[in-house]
Amino acid sequence: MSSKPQQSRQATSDPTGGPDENFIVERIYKAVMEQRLAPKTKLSEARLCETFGVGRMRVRRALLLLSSQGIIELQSNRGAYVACPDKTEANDVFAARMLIEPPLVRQLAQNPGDIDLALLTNHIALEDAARGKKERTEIIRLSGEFHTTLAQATGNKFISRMMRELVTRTSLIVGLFGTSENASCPDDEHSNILKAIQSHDPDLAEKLLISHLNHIQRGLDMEARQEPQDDLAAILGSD
Amino acid sequence: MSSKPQQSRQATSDPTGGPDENFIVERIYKAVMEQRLAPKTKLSEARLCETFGVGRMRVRRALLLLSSQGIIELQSNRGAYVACPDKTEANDVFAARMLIEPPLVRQLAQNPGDIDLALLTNHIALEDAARGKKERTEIIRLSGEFHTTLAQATGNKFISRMMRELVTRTSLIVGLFGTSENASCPDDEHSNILKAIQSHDPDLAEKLLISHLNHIQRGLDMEARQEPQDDLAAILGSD
DNA sequence: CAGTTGACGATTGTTAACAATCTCTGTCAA
DNA sequence: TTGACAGAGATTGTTAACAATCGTCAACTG
Repeated sequence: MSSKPQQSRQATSDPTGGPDENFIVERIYKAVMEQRLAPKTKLSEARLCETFGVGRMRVRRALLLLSSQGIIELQSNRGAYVACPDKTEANDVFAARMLIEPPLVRQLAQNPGDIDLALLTNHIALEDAARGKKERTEIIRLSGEFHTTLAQATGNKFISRMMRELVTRTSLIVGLFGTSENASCPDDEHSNILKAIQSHDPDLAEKLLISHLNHIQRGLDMEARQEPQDDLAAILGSD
Repeated sequence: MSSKPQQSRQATSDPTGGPDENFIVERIYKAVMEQRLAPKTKLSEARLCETFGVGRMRVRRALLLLSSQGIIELQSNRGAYVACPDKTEANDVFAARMLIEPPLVRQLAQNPGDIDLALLTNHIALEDAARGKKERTEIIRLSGEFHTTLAQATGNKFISRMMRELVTRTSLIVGLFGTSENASCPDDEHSNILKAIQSHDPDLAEKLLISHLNHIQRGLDMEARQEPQDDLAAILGSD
């Protein structure tokens, strides 16, 4: 430890020098999910290099991956900016979720044998704990990730990846258009959906989920706008 | 023309030097969709550089993007290989498609006003034309892309992207496990699905699509395997 | 004073050389 | 004959310097 005086970072794979690109991607993903990174925020290469202590190559690879996931937008010769969904994209995201999630929860409630219920019960426990401790950013992130966990419970990695992308995008949308306190989902709706799944009641689960998604969408004000941030080190450096 | 003697390549953006990474991605995507690039085929950087006439940087960016789409797999210090789905992944892909596509065609049949029917009718015409001319690779690609076009008809870019990824993966799977002649979908099933959509008959459209997907999946032999290729220039160089 | 033009600084894109790793081949010994 | 080992060659990963582009700001002109 004493040989590395001022390096508190811990990477996923740190044989030669610093964290790898997946670590950077995860950090930025997490910051977006917790709505600490606002849309339009500029992610300059130099800034990220010193924040993560890596060369430009790693940063550029991470940015390319993030842009392929739609989390950031790469503008030629201008840099990388956190994606800023417009009204149309917001509608598309919710339309896509309305298409996928109802059959998804139906399937979860119908095939109790094939799915990983522990993943879901554990997640609900985490949500409750975060709410108890009033950890705002944690609550926001877990609230979105519940839906990703629904997908993960199927054990199907393609469904998981699709949901993750849609949920991330939703987080940006809620950050942009969300009205004050509805940044996170209402307290018990997730838990009720899980209960319906556990009761093998596809109709109820689907109905609860649809009204839950409608609830989120209704809480948006398509006129509101947030301002971009600038203190990247503080945002991305924290755990 | 005469100033460029031996350069027949035409790039999407060729101001400084050669095609950009999206062009390379599209070429490889197309080759995979036409089953000219078999799973496990090695895509070496040097080979791609001379094939497309670009520097390593462009190629590496293209490979990273392709790997993020699951089309290829990057092995550390070993290179890039065309993805080789196993039995589990094959099942996941079909499960995901069974989850998404039925509600998708339902929606297409229900909301005739919001969707782009011309896209679909045009695609069916292309399929027929290719079949008439017996252009095997074209038939295979269009046969897969019909399902992508279904998604595009919604005008929702998230749904389109998800379907594109699933269809590409399906192409690899069919190439690996497909039994001889069922590489492409049966001639008229696509056209029948389109007719059901045009008739605003969600139930029929869904039923036809489900049996169509089952048809494809039943045509797979999970034991068969194909061999990797080696003549990249010939495969990727052609139009 | 308004608008335009030019140069400077900052940031991104590209290239080429270097380092690290892996594969293949040939040799040697059991 | 088979196995392990070592070295050469080839391929990928990384770095740093260079080139190109963009935004800003000051000076200039009408």
